[in-house]
Amino acid sequence: MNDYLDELNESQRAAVLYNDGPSLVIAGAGSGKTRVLTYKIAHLMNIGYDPWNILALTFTNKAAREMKERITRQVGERARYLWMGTFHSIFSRILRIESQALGFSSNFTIYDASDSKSLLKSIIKEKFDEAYKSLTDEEKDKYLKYYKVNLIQSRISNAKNQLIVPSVYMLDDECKRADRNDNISLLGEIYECYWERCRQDNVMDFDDLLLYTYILFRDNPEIRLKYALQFRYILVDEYQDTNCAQNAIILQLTTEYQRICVVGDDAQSIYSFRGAKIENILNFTKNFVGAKLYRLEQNYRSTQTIVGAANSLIKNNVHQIPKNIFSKNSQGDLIEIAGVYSDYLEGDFVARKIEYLHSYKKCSYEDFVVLYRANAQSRIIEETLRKNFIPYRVYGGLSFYQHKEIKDVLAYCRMAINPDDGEAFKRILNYPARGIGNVTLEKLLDASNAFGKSLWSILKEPISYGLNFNKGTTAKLQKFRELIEAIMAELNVKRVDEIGKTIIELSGIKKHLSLEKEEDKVKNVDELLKGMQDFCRNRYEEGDERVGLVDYMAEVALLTDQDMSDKEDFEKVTLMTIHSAKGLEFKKVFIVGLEEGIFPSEKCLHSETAIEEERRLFYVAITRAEECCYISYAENRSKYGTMEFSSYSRFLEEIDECYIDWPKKRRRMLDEGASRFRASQTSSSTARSPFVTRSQSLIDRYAERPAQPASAPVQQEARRFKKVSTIPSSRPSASPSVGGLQAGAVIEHERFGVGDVISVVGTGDNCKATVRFRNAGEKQLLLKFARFKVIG
DNA sequence: CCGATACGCATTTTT
DNA sequence: TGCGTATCGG
Repeated sequence: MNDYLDELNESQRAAVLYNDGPSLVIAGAGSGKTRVLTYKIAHLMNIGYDPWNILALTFTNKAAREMKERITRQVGERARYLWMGTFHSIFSRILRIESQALGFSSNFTIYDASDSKSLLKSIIKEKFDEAYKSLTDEEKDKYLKYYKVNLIQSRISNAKNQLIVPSVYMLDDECKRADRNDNISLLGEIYECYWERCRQDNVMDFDDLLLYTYILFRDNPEIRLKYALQFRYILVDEYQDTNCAQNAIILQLTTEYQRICVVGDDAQSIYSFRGAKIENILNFTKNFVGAKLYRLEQNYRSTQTIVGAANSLIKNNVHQIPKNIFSKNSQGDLIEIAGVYSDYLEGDFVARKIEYLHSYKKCSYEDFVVLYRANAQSRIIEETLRKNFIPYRVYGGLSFYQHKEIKDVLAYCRMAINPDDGEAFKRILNYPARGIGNVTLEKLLDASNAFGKSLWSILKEPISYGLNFNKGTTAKLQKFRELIEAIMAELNVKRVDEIGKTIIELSGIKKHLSLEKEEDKVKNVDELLKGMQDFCRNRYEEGDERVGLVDYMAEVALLTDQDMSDKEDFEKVTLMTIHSAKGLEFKKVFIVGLEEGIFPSEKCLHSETAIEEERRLFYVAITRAEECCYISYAENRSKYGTMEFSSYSRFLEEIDECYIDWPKKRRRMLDEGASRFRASQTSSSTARSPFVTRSQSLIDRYAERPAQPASAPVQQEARRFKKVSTIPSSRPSASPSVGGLQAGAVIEHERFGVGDVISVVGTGDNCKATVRFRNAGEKQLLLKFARFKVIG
């Protein structure tokens, strides 16, 4: 029974066996963190803890799922009764049970970031007009320009993470001062309005799930005690990423037993922009008196070179828990640095290297990952990989659940569950088009604001709220109401996927999509319905007979693309940001764009804590590698980015020379870059936006010249090649393919006749295909304008 | 209600 | 650069 302990090394075993009080497990990269967590939970169950007395919190559904599977393998079906899941899913579960205490009802729905953004947008407008009634339009515009939704949203999110509710926010001097500084003094009122609107509509956003849990426990001692006594042992994964609210809730739940084990790695704390507080892990042993500290220092993932290089980098951080990560694997190759002339050559470097290792060293494509700082940097890499026929997939595009058609269907689900959900209402009131225009919606919105009632309540009895619609509109609204009520009637009667079917048929979505010939969208909706079916089947198998749409939506609202099962996506090179690579491992790692000043370097380097986080980010990138790491930079970047001396180059310099294979030129470039950067630091005026391309100087030079209208022949040409096919803006998931046009396809072009597609490169407006026409030779087509159809 | 056009804006994002 | 959105005219 105890044989699982033999599979652990000494420090892992010690961490698993200590269960008498709080403990902190510092788990270096690749040190078997998940193994410790799963074995520990299995161990707890073996020594007498019942599964429902154990709470295990993770940040991703994926982590929770994987851990559950592994524990099931150890202890069998009992694992099902563990309280294991993401912070958000576990807390939403508690909130649904205890919603009454907070003035919510248990069927509350969850706003994702775009829902709350859209709500905030309308609130900003409203509050602004209200406060500045007397101003002229020009003056209004002057003040309004400071109210950027993204900024407002992040401020409110920060406040919530810090447990600051609107009433406190409005009285807080520091908040007020900061807002006045940024010319957004109305923020407090906007926050309050947003807060009230969410309550009125019975919805919570992601931050609310944490904040309301905290409030629930704070204001209801008996409820807090109930859970604190139930969760006799609490485990937290990735503790370095917890924010204020999460930490506070953990403290609330552990006051009685103090049986808590948190696992994490301070060296991998890279989410401060989302509110994560590295202090939570650094100060754990102070916050939990008598906490034991365990260090997992043996790295099983990487070569000694990788580990050594990573160590030599991270030792420059002051704020960290000292540790000595080591590897007993082979020495391995040096980290290779490639300096190339341009961004495209950087792509070439990656492609050639991959092709070489694939063809001659028998590496599989899935052994490779290309990491970059920001998603926008993937484009050129994608282009060159496509040109070289190297299959790849990009993480971080538009998530499945963010697609319009999916959100539309889910909005119907949300309305059926919680008809007061305002954003869902706005989304579907006239989708598919049923002749209810903006004017009608505006009237409903005004009444909703005036009476503090949800849109649905207004819709149900418009006359009592002073709305007199004409006959036609009244009939249309009535029909919409009947539609929603018809779906509601099925809620507790039918299976989830059956309700899904009802929705797309009754609402007319199905008809609408097939009429529009939106094949991709139809496919996505089908996929969603299949997901519903799978959900039901899984729950039935677990013996949950009464699973309904409410349960489905509760789960789906907290799902992301990363949770989608990867279907037949083998043998592909992976492209992703460093952030999304955390927790993953690859044999060969490329880190590209090292010179990139993708975000203003002054912003990155302005504070010691910011520098340390960037250093940790680079640390994360390097430690993804099992075997080797290739780092590249381009001296010229033709389309995007500036030639600032990058923040990363400085980190590269910090890595001990003995781990790096330097090209000779590199030294010089770094030195020049460094002096250029220092110079720009002293003269403040040289700070440039990172989004200005190099050709900006040319544009500036000709800026004086009045704009010339396009010549007649050019206009004519443009008209003739009117856009016929839209290339999707998001990156295609499969390669080599853009907007459904693949290399190898046969097309018929209006002018050139039949031809074979050799390659397709670019995204968005910039997609170009190289086509070899049977009668006209090889041509480059700008897909945006090309008139053609695919015939094979 | 659509399409064409113009304009502004822009890290990282586990939920 | 290239995307989302606002705006206008048909």
